[in-house]
Amino acid sequence: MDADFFEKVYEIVARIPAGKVTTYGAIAEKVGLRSSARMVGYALNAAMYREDLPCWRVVNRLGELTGKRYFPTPNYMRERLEAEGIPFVGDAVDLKKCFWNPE
DNA sequence: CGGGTGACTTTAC
DNA sequence: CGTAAAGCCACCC
Repeated sequence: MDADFFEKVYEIVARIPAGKVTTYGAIAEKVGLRSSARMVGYALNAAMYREDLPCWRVVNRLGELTGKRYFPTPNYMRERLEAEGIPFVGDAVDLKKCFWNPE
């Protein structure tokens, strides 16, 4: 287990099923940084440039697309989520219905 | 080792 | 509703 923190994040994000989303906090907890969800976003930013990771399926604890400003277009993230059937409530996803708990 | 940075979270005003 | 600040910790230089 010499996987870097980043790699752990990639692995989890890659496992998010279509039509579901997860949160920074949940991933942070899963990799052992329970209190540093920041690192998840930090890693995700790099992840986006590395692989075809579905980083748009990762949102903050309220379901808001906080990372949309790092995408080519502000709509990119939302379009991908809606295309997968994820319900939106205002500018956020409905976590009650599509939250995926990392295993 | 230390400083800068950050796609978070919570509390406070 | 908004902004500010602090806590948090890995990565890079």
